[in-house]
Amino acid sequence: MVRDYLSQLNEPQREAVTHTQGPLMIIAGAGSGKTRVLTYRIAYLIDQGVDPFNILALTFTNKAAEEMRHRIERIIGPEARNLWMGTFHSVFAKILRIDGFKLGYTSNFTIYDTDDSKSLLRSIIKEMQLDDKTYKANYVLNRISGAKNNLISWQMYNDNPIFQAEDTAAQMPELGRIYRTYAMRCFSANAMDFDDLLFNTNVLFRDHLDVLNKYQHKFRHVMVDEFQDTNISQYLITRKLAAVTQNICVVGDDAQSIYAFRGANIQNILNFRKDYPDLRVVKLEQNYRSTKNIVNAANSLISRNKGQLEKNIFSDNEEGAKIEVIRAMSDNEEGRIISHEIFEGKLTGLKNSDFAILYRTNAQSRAFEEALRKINIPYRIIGGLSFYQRKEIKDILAYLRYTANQKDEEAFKRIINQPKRGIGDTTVAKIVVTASDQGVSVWDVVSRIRNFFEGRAANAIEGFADLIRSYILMLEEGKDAHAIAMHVAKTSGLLHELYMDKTVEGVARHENVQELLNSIRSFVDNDENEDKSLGAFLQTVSLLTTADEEDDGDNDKVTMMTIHGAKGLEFRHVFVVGLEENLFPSQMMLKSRDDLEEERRLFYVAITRAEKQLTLSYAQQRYTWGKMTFCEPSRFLEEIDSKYLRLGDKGIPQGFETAGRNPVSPQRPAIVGEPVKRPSPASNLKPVQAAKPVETHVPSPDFVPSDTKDLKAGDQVEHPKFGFGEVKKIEKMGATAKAVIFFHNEGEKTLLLSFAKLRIL
DNA sequence: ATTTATATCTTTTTT
DNA sequence: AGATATAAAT
Repeated sequence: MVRDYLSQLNEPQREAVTHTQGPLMIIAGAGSGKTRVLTYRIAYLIDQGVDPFNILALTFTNKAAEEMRHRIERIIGPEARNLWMGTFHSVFAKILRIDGFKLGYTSNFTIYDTDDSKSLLRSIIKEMQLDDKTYKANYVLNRISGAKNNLISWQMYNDNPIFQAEDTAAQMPELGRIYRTYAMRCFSANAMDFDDLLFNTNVLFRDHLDVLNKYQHKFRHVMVDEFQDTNISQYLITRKLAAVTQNICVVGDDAQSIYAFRGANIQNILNFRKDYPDLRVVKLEQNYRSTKNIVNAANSLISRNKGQLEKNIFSDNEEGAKIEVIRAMSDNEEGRIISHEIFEGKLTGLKNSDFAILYRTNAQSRAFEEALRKINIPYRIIGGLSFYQRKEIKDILAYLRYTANQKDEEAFKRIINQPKRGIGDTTVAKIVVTASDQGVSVWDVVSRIRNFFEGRAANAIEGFADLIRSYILMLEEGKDAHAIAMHVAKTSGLLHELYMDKTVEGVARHENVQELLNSIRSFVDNDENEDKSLGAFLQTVSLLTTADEEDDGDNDKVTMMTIHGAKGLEFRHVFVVGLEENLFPSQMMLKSRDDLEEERRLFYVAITRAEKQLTLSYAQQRYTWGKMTFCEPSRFLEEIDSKYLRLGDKGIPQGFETAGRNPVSPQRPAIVGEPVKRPSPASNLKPVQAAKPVETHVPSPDFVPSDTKDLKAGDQVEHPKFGFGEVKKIEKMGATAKAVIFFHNEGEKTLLLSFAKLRIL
C-alpha cells in the first residue's frame, strides 16, 4: 500500500523513502526536509510489513527521537511504540543493561558523567603521586576518550610505542598507566563512562557472537541520523549490526559536522562508500527552510572549506531580506540592541518563539538575559548548567546511585558526609585503606564497620550504613523509583537541610529537589516506560541531553542556546551573536586543533537555522574573566559574500533605558582629554554608519586604576566599563575585599577589589 | 573533624 | 567572576 504521504515528496526524497533494501546514504543539505524523509521512511517500512520491533533508528538527541516517534505514531498508530529509537548512548546502554553481564557488569551499572570521570582521574593522579599541574584531569580525560573512541583499549595503548612516544613528548609519560588504572577503577566500580557505553558495546559484539547474532536478527533495518557526527566506535557498531541484512541507511551532511572535537569523523562518510560497494546515494539539495538570500549566503561561506562533498543547495523560496550586520560597542549593548530588535519584530506580529539567539559559548547568554528581562520578553535557555548538574540534584542522585550500586565509588565519596555527619577525609581514607588491605569492597567495610573500627566515627558510619541498607531493602522489595527517591529525600536529611536554609538560594534548591521528585514521578507514571525501577531511571537521567529538559508548558519564549544545541532546529528570525575573532572562531579550537573549517561549519549551521531573517552581531569590547578586552570582528563576517549583507544602519536602539545616558557623571565635571583611540579593527568591514559612542562609558584617557586598598565608603570612583559611581560600603573578608558601589548609569554593583579597575577621583 | 579563609586556576562545544 | 583546592582556625 502506498500512502498519500509519498505524493508530498520531491523526487530524491521519495527515492530516499522507498529505497528500503540494501545500503543507502542520504546526503541531506540544511533544511532539505531530512526529518520528514526519515519519518516517512520508517512509516513506509512499516506499511511494507516490517515489524516496528525490527527497526533501529539512532538519532542525535533523545528529544529528536521522541519527536520522530510521535510523528510516526500519527501516521501509523500506536505500533510506533515498539520502534527502537534513541541516541547511540541510550540505545546501547539499554543493550548493555541486558547483556553487559557477559562482560562482567551487572544490569544496574552506573554511568559516570564527565564530572565523575574527572574526579576519579584527579584522585588517581593524586594517588600515583603525579603532578596535577602537568597531568590535568581535563586533558587526560580527552586523551583517554580519544583512545576509546578509536577502540584502543588500555592494553593496546600501553603496548603501542607510538603512544608512549607521543606522551613522553608531551611531558606526560605516565598517561598509559593512568588509562589503565582508570579503566580498572571504573570496572571495579561497576561503572561506565560515556565512551565505555560505545566501547563496551563493540567488545560485546566482538567477543560474544551469540549476542551480536541476536541483535543482527532483531534489527533488520538500521538507520543513523546525523551520520557526519558519529565516531569510529559508533560506526563499527552499526556496521556490525547491519552486516547480515545490509539494510543500513545513514543520513548526514558533511557541511554540518561539528563534533570532531569529541571524536566524530567525517571519514565515516567516505569509508561508508568503500564498505558498501553497491551503496545507493541520494542527495537532497533543495532547501525548503530559508530564503534564497540566506541559502546563497550560507553557500558562499561554506564554499571556502576544502574537500566538500559535491552538492548544490538551492532554494525556490522568496528572495528574502538581506542579512543584517550589527556592531555594538559592548557585550551589554549587543544585548540591548538585540532585545530591542526582538521587541520591534513582535510589533510586526511575530511571536517570541519565532526568535532564537545563538552564541558560541554558554557564558555569552548573560548579557541577553539581562536585556530581555529588562523589557519583559520571556526567554528560555537551553544548555548551560543543566538541571541535573546542580549540586543538590547530584547529591540526591548520588544517594540513588549508591543504593542501586554500592560499588559506585564516586557516589560514595559524594554522600558519605553529605549532609554533614562527622565523617571526614581521614575517616574515609582509613576505610578505603582497610578495604584494600582486607581485599574487600568499601561497602563491605562500611556495612560491617564494627568488625573493623570503633569509636565516634564508627557510630556515624553505622548510621550511614543503616540508612543505605534501608534504601537497598526498598529496592529489593521492588519499590519503584519514585517511592525510593521520596524516601531517600526525606530520610537522608538532604531535604531537611535545604528546608532549613531560608536564603534565596536555599529555597531555590529546595524547590529544585521537589522538581526532581516530580520528574521521577512522571517517569514512573509514564506508560511508555515499561521499566520503572530505580536503575532504569538513573540510566535515563544520566544520558539526558541538554536539549531534553522539559519546559514549563509556556512555549512562547525566545530561545537562547549555543550553536551546537541548535542543530536540527529552525526559527523564523535568528540572531548569531558574538562574532568576534577568538570567540567565534574560538581561540581554543584554533590553538588546540587548528581547525578553522569546523568553526566555519559551525557558523554555517548557525546561519542555516534561519527561515526568513538573519542578524549577525559583534561587540567592540567585552568583559571576559573580569577584564575588559577589545575585540576584532570575526573573519567569518568577511567570508560571506557582501552582496547578501546589509551593514548596520541600526547602531543603537532608541528609547528604553538608554535614553539620556551619558559618560559624564552629573555630579562631576567632564574629564577633558583626547578622545579615546580604539584599536581600529583589522577587518575592512565597516558599518555604513558608525554607531554613536555616547551609549557606553568612555574611560578617561589617563585612566590609571588606583590602588584600591585604601578605598572607603563615600569615595567617588571611575570604572572603565560602568562609569562613575560612589562607594556605598566595603566588605572585608581577610585578604579579599568587596566594594558595593552605586554607579550612576548601571546601578549597584559589587566588585571584587582584586579585580576591579577603579580610579579614585 | 569541620568550618572558614586564602590561594589558584579557568579559560569551548556535549553524549 | 566563578569554582575548586589548599591552609589555617575553630
